[in-house]
Amino acid sequence: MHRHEGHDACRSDAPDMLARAEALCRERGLQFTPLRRDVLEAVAESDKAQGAYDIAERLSAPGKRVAPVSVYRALDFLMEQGLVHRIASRNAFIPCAHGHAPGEGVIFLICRSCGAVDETSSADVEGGLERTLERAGFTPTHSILEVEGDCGACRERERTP
Amino acid sequence: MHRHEGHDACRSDAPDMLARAEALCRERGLQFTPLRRDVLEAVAESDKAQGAYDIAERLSAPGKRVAPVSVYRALDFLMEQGLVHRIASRNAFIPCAHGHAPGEGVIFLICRSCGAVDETSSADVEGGLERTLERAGFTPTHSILEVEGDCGACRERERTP
DNA sequence: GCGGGTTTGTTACAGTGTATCACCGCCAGA
DNA sequence: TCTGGCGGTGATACACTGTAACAAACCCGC
Repeated sequence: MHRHEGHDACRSDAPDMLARAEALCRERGLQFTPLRRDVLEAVAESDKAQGAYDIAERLSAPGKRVAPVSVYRALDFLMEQGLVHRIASRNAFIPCAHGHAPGEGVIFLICRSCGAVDETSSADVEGGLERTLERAGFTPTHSILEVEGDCGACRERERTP
Repeated sequence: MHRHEGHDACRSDAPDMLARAEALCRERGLQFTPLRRDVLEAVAESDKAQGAYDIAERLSAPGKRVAPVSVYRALDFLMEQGLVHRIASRNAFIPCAHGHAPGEGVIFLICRSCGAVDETSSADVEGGLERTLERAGFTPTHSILEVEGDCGACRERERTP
């Protein structure tokens, strides 16, 4: 359930994502406009979480400025469609690695040294959380679980500098 | 493990918190200054999460303005001491309901209708998360788990309007 | 072509957080 | 006692994040 199965599958995920997004939008009768495409591509180009203003800047060219507000709108759309996630602890965005079951719990693993964000899930955690919420009499609508730490690659790198 | 055991114990928690905080600072050889006291009190006065600017405004009086930057510094201090939590999904702060074991996982239950934030924990969830991270080769330093939804009191209230 | 929805551009602004420097109070050490 | 350092605070400025409001462009069916 990780993004890095083939190792460095990340970068080559991008074209895949675009195709997937286009198919999904057609299927749902929604518009996959050039702006939305560009924003998704920008997000998908890195496995680091990127701020909306970073994306705006990256998409801007001399003579063709993309305003942050446009990026936000595109991001809102992409999040609604489940193509992009927001990392609340960073105010930043990452591509969604794979289609989730709607409402499925996702766990974000944020590396504090390389900044990469991996995405995983666990029926175990989810079940435990469900029971805990039940016990507390709390009806959830949305939950976020973000873990900061050191990813395997970075720990490796530190051991052999 | 809830804040609302006695029901409405919240408000009367505040003086308790201040005493606890003062003792804790003395114990650690740190200064529990008037500003820090005021900020903690302001946070503890409500079980809703409050923004730093709200707190600054509340502490300000005609002739005696408290700048947000001062509030942020006090909040940083209080968070380091484990007296206050930050709710990432809201950019807001709540008092810590009880001393946690350092590093113990905390779950925030955020009611979308009344805005109250309850705090709980679960060995179940924590164990599951630990195993998941282990499997992913990820070494955690800090994790946040925030759930938005409807608290029991609000669901009750809706049923009998 | 017309009317109505959606998307985008533009401007302005609100909210959140940090950098920097100056000042104050306290305390250890010469 | 003086002095130098250190932590805390005040104040200003600024960077970053996000939203409101309105106009223009676009698309699509009628």
